Amino acid sequence: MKQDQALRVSFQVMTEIAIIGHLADTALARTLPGELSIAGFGVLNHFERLDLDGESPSKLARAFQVTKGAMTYTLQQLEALGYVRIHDDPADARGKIVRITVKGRKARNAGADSVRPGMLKLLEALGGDEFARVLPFLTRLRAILDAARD
Amino acid sequence: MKQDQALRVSFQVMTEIAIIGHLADTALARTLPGELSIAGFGVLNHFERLDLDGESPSKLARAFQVTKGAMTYTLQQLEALGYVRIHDDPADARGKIVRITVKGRKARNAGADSVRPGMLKLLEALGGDEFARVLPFLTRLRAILDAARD
DNA sequence: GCGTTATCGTTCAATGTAGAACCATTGTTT
DNA sequence: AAACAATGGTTCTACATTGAACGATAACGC
Repeated sequence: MKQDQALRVSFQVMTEIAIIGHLADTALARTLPGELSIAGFGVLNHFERLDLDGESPSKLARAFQVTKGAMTYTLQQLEALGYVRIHDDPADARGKIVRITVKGRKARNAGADSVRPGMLKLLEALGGDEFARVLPFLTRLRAILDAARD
Repeated sequence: MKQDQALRVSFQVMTEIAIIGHLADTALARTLPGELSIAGFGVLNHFERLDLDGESPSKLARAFQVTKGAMTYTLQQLEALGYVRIHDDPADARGKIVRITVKGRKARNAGADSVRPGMLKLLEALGGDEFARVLPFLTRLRAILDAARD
């Protein structure tokens, strides 16, 4: 039957994605310089990629699909390491504003450099075109899951 | 520069995959019937998919890219729920053999059924062809990461 | 055969996350 | 403006996973 086949394929796609995510995570954890966690690297990277000066913890939590509690934990680590500073939001007494520091920028660059060789190996093995070809699908898939998550 | 662009794209692909994996995980955790964990469902599914009668814990750990300790934990849960039974390996006094039970098969079917509606929604939104189109790439990517993980 | 090295499974401490409860503040309704 | 709902951030508990150490057994080299 046609639908059964489609279900199997899509299920397998999700399974592969889960495994790849897992493998990439542990590979990333190994290459990242010691004190920088994956979640922490993600946050620092977020600032750099979007060229942000400040962002609230709750927006960060939403951006990374993580609970507020988890983001509090990550930010506390980052602040203890001196990679971000956390100020009160003058416009909203409930809120905070997270800012990346110079040291944080350096750490994120070191992290990005540590990832580069592995990425190049992947590119060499699979070809850059292949990555470009699947990216739109993945983006759409993420958007749908994101929206479906109530 | 060309290589820079390729690096950005591939990095983004890995990022999307990580996020999708995360979203799929939490969605799966919510739909699965209460006492069945994601890891547990994965193990039960493994038996069904490959039509295995028995498998050693260490092979399961490798198949799921998980430490032996994590697999011990998962299997203890599954055994406590009566979904698998764990015997000594007669051919190797160090080893154990894990077997799925009838109850375990039922649980895995219930789990599969609970996932189905969500999968159908994805299929409807993206089209089955799209999934089929990206699967080979994902399979290769997984194989490479797998091999690279020394 | 014996010593060394590898493998199997378990245990333990540490880590990172989810989920729920909570307090303070803001926004909305009436 | 008073009541109620929603939001921002923290804390706490529970849980799944890693990494390392361990004891038992097996495999290998000589």
